[in-house]
Amino acid sequence: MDLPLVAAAKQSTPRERARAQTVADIIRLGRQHLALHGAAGLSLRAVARDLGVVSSAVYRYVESRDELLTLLLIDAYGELGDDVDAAVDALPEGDYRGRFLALGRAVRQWALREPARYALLFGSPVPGYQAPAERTTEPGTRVIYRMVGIFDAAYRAGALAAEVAPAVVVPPALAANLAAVRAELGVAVPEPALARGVLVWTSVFGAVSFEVFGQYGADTFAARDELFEHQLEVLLGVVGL
Amino acid sequence: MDLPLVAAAKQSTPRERARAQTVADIIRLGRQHLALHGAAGLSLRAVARDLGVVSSAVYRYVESRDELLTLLLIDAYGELGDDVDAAVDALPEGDYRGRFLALGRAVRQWALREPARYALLFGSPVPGYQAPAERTTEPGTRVIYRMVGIFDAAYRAGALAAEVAPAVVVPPALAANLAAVRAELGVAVPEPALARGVLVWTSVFGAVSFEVFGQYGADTFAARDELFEHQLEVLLGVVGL
DNA sequence: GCATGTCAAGAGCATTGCTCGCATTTGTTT
DNA sequence: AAACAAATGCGAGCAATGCTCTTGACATGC
Repeated sequence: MDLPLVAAAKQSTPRERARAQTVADIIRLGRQHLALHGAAGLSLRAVARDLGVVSSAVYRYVESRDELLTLLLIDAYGELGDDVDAAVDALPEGDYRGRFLALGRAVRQWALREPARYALLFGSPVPGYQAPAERTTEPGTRVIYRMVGIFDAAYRAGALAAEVAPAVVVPPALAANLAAVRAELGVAVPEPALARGVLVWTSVFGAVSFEVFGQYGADTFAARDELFEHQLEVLLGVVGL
Repeated sequence: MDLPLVAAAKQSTPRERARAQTVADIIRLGRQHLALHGAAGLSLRAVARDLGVVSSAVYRYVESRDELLTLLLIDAYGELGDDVDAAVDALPEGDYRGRFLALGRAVRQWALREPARYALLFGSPVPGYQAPAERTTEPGTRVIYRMVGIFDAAYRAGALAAEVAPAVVVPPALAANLAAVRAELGVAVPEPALARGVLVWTSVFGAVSFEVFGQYGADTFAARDELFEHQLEVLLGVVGL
């Protein structure tokens, strides 16, 4: 039990370094198998084969198949978060629209490049697997936090429309939830805009999921880039940016 | 090969009736297992056990595990389509907003009631499984066709706003795709509104997927009914209804 | 140099999808 | 009613899977 795993980089004895390297190799191979066969087809035995080791040996490094899934989950959230951060940071802080577009494009690009990993993060839950919240919540909230940050900065700068027509009332129970979010994240955006932000959030991922999961059909939408760009533009209007 | 399957209801000899009944039982049991263990955990052997029959016997009725998945896919699309149709038809033809809301609610209700089947339809593709388009396209397009029908009826009645602020240009390549859709479905809705309709479509399912797949986190949004209602209201504004 | 702890190996258990040969049931036809 | 042929069920078997446990080899650090 209590495997050091990837966290063992400090004060590295040769053993720990070798171990960390092996775990990293396992994650890398797991990523490949994930891409080829999906989360359900992820096989520790196959990873062991590729690692050139007998199947039982990998259990020295990874507690179980679920543990490997968790590692891959964190790994994928991290890479997506890094991509999004890089794309957003490439634009000036005051370019709120540009930053939102960059965020959306970065999510889509990563999803199209890594469909299996995207499916692991945002697709159907893997049956029988429950991600350990204490390890996945932080990396899993990076993108939405980043998006809310853009909206918040725009609001504070007066760049976010106060009212978007048609006005839609926010029911009290929802307003209470949103107030809690506001307090937790320390953002200034008022509830109505925050509520619209939630819709924008779900819509961006809805659009990406439809494309990645093949819901559009084979040849209905050939102009997928343009479709997504258009969707982002409309969503900008929805939130009042 | 060439199993008659469920199609054998006409001119029923006793054999064919018994066979159809057995296939129906297999689908019913498959549905239960799907709900309990997910698509990846769907096991023909387990179905055989529940059917009180040896594992190899089910192959007399269902070609393979993938074939059973296809049957369950069609079954689920059918039920969702029926639910949506019933909900929409319960409102007068001219109540376009009400019909759209009813459609959205029906999708969400069905998804929450049948999360595993919803995941099969709209979640990550099952790895190694490709749905046979010639059997699943028709049932799989019922909901979106119904939604487009509502928009089209509203447009023809002059109830759909011609322009929704802020105006977003539809790039030519996308416009061409949309024109093809218009022609194929025989709808009158102009391209800009149709494009917004696509976003609304993806957004509805994006919102439902987030909720069903647990992307919202455990306790951030307690007022989920209100959240979804709000999202539908905003989406009505997006499409100009 | 030796005790300690780490590691890989291999056998084993229960599970899966699927195939095949053989027996039995069942509906129809003579 | 008897005979036939098709449909059906059975059970063994193959190649996988995840995971456990025991055994023996090895390296580390005192």
